Amino acid sequence: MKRDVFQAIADPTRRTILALIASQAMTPNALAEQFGTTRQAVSKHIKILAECQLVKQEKVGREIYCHFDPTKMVEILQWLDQFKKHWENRFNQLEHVLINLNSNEDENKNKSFNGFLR
Amino acid sequence: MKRDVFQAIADPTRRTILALIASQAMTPNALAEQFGTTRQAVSKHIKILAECQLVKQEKVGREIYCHFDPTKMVEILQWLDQFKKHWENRFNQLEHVLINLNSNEDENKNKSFNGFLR
DNA sequence: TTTTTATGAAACCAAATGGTTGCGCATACG
DNA sequence: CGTATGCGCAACCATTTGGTTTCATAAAAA
Repeated sequence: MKRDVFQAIADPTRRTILALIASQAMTPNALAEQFGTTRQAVSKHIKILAECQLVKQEKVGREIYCHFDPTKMVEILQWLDQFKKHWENRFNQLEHVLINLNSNEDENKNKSFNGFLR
Repeated sequence: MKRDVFQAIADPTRRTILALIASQAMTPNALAEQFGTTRQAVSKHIKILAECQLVKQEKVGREIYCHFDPTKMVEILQWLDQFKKHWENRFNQLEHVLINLNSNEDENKNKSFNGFLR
């Protein structure tokens, strides 16, 4: 029953849920409509995400709004930090990958991405 | 059998394996000695990590050295990037607190934290 | 050559996982 | 009030997962 944030984001559905509520808080029913599954299935994912503190639940009347909680995401960044030296060592080789990843996106995003790796 | 990098890092043993080989290439036997499990169990983890291209295998004689391959880790950074605005929002709040409460404390710690989130 | 040593692969097993179904409990609405 | 809606929970089920055991192969060592 002990789950961590890495297990929480391992499931593609849960990653999509996080992406959806990161832009706007949503109810379980609204989330279920986004997927081809039932509300109960989504409810179980939300329970896991809430256990891992990636989701806050706010009750409004009989609806429960799921908000994204970014706090625990920092653990992933901290874990990735130990591999930073590899990115630095291979930065010249990786640079083209980063350019490809960000070529269609705005300059701010590209800038932040560089900031990540350096 | 389609696994992605998020499933690959979901297992704590695999994360430890990655951390170990990130500092130095190791053989499966050497890795197995680090854990309280058998070589075959580690071998299956390495197979998964190799499938997800997080590990390169280099055969030297009868030994197989496992090298860390940072390329696919970028996918995680790319995915995390969509939540960046939440960290910035949170950091602005955090920064406010730090400035008010910890203005006389270690500057380096604050600085490294800045580097992380920006 | 014969015998270790290092390893991957296949078969098997218990536990965990993701999903469905049915239920019960609040809250809104008529 | 009674009914409909939104939700969580528990039971159940099929599949996946992590681990062990066994076997086969290749390379070093005797």
